[in-house]
Formats: sequence, C-alpha cells, structure tokens
Amino acid sequence: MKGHYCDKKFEEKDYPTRFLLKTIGNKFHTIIDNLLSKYDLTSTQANFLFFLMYKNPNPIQKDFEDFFQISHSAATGVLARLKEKQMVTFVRSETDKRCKKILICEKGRNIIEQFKSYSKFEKKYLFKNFTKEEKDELDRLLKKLIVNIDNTIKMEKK
Amino acid sequence: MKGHYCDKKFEEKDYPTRFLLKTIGNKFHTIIDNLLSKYDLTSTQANFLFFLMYKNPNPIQKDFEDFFQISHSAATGVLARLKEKQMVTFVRSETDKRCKKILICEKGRNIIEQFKSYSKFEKKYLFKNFTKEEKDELDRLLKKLIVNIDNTIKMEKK
DNA sequence: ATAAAATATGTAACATGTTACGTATTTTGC
DNA sequence: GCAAAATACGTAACATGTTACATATTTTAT
Repeated sequence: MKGHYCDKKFEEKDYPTRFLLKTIGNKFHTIIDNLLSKYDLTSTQANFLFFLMYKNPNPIQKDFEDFFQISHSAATGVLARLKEKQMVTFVRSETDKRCKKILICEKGRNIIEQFKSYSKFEKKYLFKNFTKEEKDELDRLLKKLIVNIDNTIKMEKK
Repeated sequence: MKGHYCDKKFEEKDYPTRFLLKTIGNKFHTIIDNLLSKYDLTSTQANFLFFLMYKNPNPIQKDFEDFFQISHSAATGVLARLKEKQMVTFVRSETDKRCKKILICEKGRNIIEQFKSYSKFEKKYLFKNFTKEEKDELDRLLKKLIVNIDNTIKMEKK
C-alpha cells in the first residue's frame, strides 16, 4: 500500500446506494434474459410486449418511450429487433403521418403465458423472503427517488 | 381497441418493481454522466476511480470485477477507456504474470474533490426528502434483493 | 395563410453490460 | 513431476442506453 493515496477518512459509505441500484439493474436484466432465452427474447423486448398486451394494445412508438422513460432512439432499436423477430409490425398512422403504429403479431402474442410464469418465478425466488409491507415500501422509496431525480433533471435544464 | 387482445385481468402490478429499478438505474447513470461531463468522465469511470482511491489503491483488474460485480469483459472496457484518458496505467504483475495491476495517474487523482462535491449533491437533491431511516431501509431491501438474485443464479447453474 | 415552433421518428457514434470462445499462467491431484 | 483444472485476461458479437444532428409532418401564432 506504501506510496498509494487512499483517503479512508472520506465520509461516503462503503457501498453507496447508487452502486446497489446499478448492480441490481444488471442482475435483474441478466437473470430474466437467461429465463427468456429459450423464447428468443430479451428482458427489454419482453417488457415491450408486456406493454403491448396489458397496457396499450394500440400504441405508437412514443407511447413506449413515455412508459419506459427511455429516449426515442432506444425505443427505435428495441422495436426494430422485435420486428426482425416477427413479434411486431409497423404501420404509418393515416391521421398523423409522423407516427409509427406498433402492432403485435401472433408470434408475439404467444408469449403471454411466459409472463404469468415469470410472475410466479419472481414471487418464489427473487422476492421470496419479502413481506408485502417490505415490497410496498421498496416501491414507495424507489418512486420517491425517481421523482427527486426527475425534479433535479428539470432544474438543471433551466 | 377493437380486435386487440389486452388481458386487463392479468394480476401483475401496474408498474412492476423491476421496471422501477431499471428506470432508476438509467436515470442515475444519466444524471451523473451529465454532472461529470465537464471532467471528461462517465459515471462508471468515476466509480472505478472511486474504488482506486478509497477502497483498494493497489488492485488488479479482477478486484474491480468483484467489487462492482461485473464481467471481466466489462471491466476490461472501462479500464481501457480510463487508460486512453491517461487516468490510469497498467503493469503486469511480476509475481503472477496473469494479473494486470492498475495504477492511478496524477490526472485521475485530481478527481477526488469531485467525489466530495457529488456526495453533497446527492444528499441535497437526489435523497433530499429521505430520512436516515428511509435511506437505510432502502439499502437493506436492495441488499436483500441482491442476495436473493445471487442465490437464484447459483441454483440455476446446478 | 404562412412562417415558426413543436412533435415523431431516423441514424450515427459512443459507453456499458452480457455470453462465448481463446490464450497464457498458475495450482492441483495422483 | 506432469497432466488437468482453475484463474486472469483478451477479443468478438450483440443488446440497450445515451446525446447530437437531421427530416418530415403537424400545430401555433400573428
């Protein structure tokens, strides 16, 4: 260690919350990707189909951007890969030619059962020792954090 | 909506926890990237320097992989970009030639003050209306979730 | 009614993550 | 002591996210 600077007195915690959040994001992504690989789907692609099936059956690309809070470029990419896999198709809106309507295909619709079994998997393994109160509290704190981040971003843009 | 399948009876929550986690991960990454852009650093690169300065002043690449729980390829990439920016240099270990020792450079060391000001920024904005109990509870729940995920991954590999 | 602003999307360049495969070195086991 | 296993790292291919810049269409404002 000799000759190396290492400010142990620095007050930041051993493992800051932002590291935990990043790690969980990565791991969640990976574990769901592995589960879905036999259906030739990634977790993000599955989330997009989830939205199409349970949230908005007749969306344009912008609706995905708003729901998942991602940039339009990110949505373009995911939808393009879903189209390649023939899970969805695109149609230009007649009433507003700027808009790209997203339609789910039969192949995408067949994924429904997988969501239900994933939901059971999550309860059984990932949240197995969480009480309902703990899960609710986690959601509450995460939502609170998102609001703070959004407010900070808005503030910075001024 | 006519002609579209939309299973509203499906029991999954409106916005599952995994979506919240993913969204927060993205937003945290972006907001810190913006803060650090004037120092020509991304948030992940800053985390690597943080590790070098406050956790392990004399690491090999493997130490980063373990601390941040990422694949060795991911670590290779981040360290290569830090080397390009002359924040770190590499030296092969004499005692074990497999190992790549990472040394921080003067330019990297000068980032220290930015961590301290980031820490204040986080307290002031991102966690501004969190009590100490809430922050601790959030950390506890996230750590609990990580343990579950790791156990599930281990189990699947058998 | 038309010029300007807003909206929806496309593309490019990049950072960060993964898995899969390959190489070199060290450790283990008989 | 030597073959086999483990360890540390490199590279390639890919998915997902970002910002920046461009285009086309619609809405707004005077």
